[in-house]
Amino acid sequence: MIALNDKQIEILQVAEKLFAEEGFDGTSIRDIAKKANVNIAMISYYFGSKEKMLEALVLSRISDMRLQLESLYNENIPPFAKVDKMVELYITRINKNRCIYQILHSEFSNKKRELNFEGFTEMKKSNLETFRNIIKEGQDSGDFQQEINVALLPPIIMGTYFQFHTNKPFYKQILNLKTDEEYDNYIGTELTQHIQKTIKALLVYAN
Amino acid sequence: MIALNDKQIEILQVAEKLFAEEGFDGTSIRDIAKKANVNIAMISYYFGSKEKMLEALVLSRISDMRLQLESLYNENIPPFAKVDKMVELYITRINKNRCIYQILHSEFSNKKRELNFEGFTEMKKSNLETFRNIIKEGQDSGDFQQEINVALLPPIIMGTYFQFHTNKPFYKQILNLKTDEEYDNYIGTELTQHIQKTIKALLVYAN
Amino acid sequence: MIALNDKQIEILQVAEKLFAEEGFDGTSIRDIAKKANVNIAMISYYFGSKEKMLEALVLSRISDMRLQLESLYNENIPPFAKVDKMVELYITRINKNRCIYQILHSEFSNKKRELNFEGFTEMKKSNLETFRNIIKEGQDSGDFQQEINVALLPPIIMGTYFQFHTNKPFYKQILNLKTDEEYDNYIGTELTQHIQKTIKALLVYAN
Amino acid sequence: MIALNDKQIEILQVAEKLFAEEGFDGTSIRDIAKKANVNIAMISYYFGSKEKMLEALVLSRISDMRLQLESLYNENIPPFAKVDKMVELYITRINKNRCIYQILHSEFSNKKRELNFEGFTEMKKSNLETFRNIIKEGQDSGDFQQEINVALLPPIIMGTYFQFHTNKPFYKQILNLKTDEEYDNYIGTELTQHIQKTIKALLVYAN
DNA sequence: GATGAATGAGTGTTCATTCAT
DNA sequence: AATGAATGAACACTCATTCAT
Repeated sequence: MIALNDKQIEILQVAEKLFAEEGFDGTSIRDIAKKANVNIAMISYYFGSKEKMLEALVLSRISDMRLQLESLYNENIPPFAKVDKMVELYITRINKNRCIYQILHSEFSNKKRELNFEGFTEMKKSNLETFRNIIKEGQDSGDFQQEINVALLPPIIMGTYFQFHTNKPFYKQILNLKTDEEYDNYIGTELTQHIQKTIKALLVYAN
Repeated sequence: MIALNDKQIEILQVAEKLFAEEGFDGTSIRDIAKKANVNIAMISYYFGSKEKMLEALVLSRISDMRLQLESLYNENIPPFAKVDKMVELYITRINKNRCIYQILHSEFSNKKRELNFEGFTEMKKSNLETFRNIIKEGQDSGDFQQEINVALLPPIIMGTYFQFHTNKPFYKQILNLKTDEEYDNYIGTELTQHIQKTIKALLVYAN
Repeated sequence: MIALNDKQIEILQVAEKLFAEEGFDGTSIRDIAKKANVNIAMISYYFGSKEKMLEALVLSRISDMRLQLESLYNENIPPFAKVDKMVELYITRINKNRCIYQILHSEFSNKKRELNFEGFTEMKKSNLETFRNIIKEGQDSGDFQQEINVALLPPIIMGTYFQFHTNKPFYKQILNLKTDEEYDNYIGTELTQHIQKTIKALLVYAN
Repeated sequence: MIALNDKQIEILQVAEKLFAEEGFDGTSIRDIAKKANVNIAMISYYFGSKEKMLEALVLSRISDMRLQLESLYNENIPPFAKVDKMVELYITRINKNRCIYQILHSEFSNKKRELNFEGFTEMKKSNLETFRNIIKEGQDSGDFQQEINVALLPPIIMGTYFQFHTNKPFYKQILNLKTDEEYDNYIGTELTQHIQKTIKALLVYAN
């Protein structure tokens, strides 16, 4: 990866926000240039094209998104506590990188656009592997049951979070969350606990 | 809601597919008109504008999406079986209306576009209410625990499904699903069971 | 060929002039649209693209350029007179379609742009064939010599004309042609006679 | 004229080729800079502007194009042989400087761009004068006829060559010239002889 | 002397929409 | 009711050129 200068970083920050809010097609490089206070031509000049800017954006954010699961794995705490911290780590991380996740969601899910950064897939595989090890610990200690499809656990965590967030207006209403602060607070407390409980329940559930 | 003629229905079908595949901004009315074999001007003529066509599309699909939870609620089967069927109903429904859910996801989540069809919110509230009743049955029978935040259950079901689907290429790879048929089959069997188990585990889990 | 409406014809007329004067790359569709008093988008709407408009232009002009050599061939006049008329026909025709010839010259000679309208090549072949027949008559009557490379005669006629015209300022100066009228008159008289003489000289020349 | 350094010379060589191939407007200074391995800003820096670079190019090439007609004039050979050598000299020279002639043709013929280098006109006048003298010799010796418009002879030579070259694909086809080598060889032999014959025929032709 | 960064005007094209019929 | 023609704004991108270093 090539080092980015200040202007490029600022452009990507603006782009990240706009792409997340308006979508890739819904955001024009004029909007980005105007918000970033740079000339329109700079986008092509810096990144080659709008498309390549998206790639640069995703690429530059992927490292930030990498979960610090390894260090968590090495912590010497009980399996349940470890799972709790892991879920919390997931939520915190996703919540912090909400924008880029939104973009990855929107632009690379069903659309023709392809996201074949090996880095991204590798990251997911790596995270999954550490996840597997953490679960294995709990299984070895007898805390967790044996029949667990670990690959399907991240979708529970991330999916629940996103589905909640996607329906933000709905949940703000029925949960009586008046401000965005209350909403964010709910995510950090109730929702996180809900997901933690869900995962733990599944880990001990014997059909 | 105004009754739609055959042409309008065909247009919406084409639009639904294209919006889901390419996004709203990524789809031009020319594409839609060409695929639907109608004049370009027809879209504006029939629906007023591209935006209003999206509204008409969502509106016309909402009734299709309505879950038949009520009849399920009235079935006389054990709570666990009822929850299993409910999850299956969710998955089947979402999977069938994948396109429109994709659109709702992409276009109405973070974007400026607002989805304040009262019908949509009402539907969710109604579904949630029936959901609540079904859970209540299990709680009353002593099968489920008492502390359950029912409002956060649908996000588990739908979120897990969507998160899985969003990462379709990834999961096809690591689960060794060679064809789309195998993939769809996995959703109908393993993934559905996984979600069923998750929900049930949570319903009986006592922290 | 598709029939062109009035607006399209007008656009092509404007384009013909501008392309000849400024070159294809030197002419913007905005210039054309402005001069033809149509919206910019009409060019793409009518012709698909700027490039395709050039094709349409050339195509529509090719039929006009076709020489009426056949009828000349059938005239019952002496070989020399026939050659004279033929040269005159060439000059008149090229002079009339100066613009499009200029374009064909500039855009399709060395540039990457390819002119593989079979119609154009066929026209040249057809003209060449008739040319051959007319020469044959003179050879059969004993007026012309036998060793004539007919294929190289058109380049003499057209080339001399174009080379003269390319150096219009130079020749206006040294031939003391003060106005464009005088210049055009010179082409119709002196230059035409010069070329006629050249061709006839070659036809009787025995090395 | 300012002396050019190595970089400038290289730039002009690249520019010459590209201008001939793609036209002036069709060639960007980026293309030139990239091919010449220099910074984009160098072109403006060295030559002032793209336009002025074209002028510099033409100017630097004009001396190369100057025919060595004077020395030929002084050779002591029969008039016909002298004319033959003169034509050959023309063709060889033009063929060697094909690129720059192509540019002069395309960019300075009908376009707004003006080529009023006095040097260019002077060169043509000078060449014409020598041409006149050579013809005069033949007329004085009684070999050539008296009524010759010498000013119209160069257009025959150059025009025939260019018209042939402009229709290179056409002539390669009908003359069955398979390779560019065969084509170039044809120019040096058949076409040259054809033009020589044409000129000589005209010089002795009495109407 | 030489250059990477930056600019604003310009390119061809596509857009959703409207209009006359 | 339905449509081909037409519009003006917007699009991503490239241009020749300038400027600070």
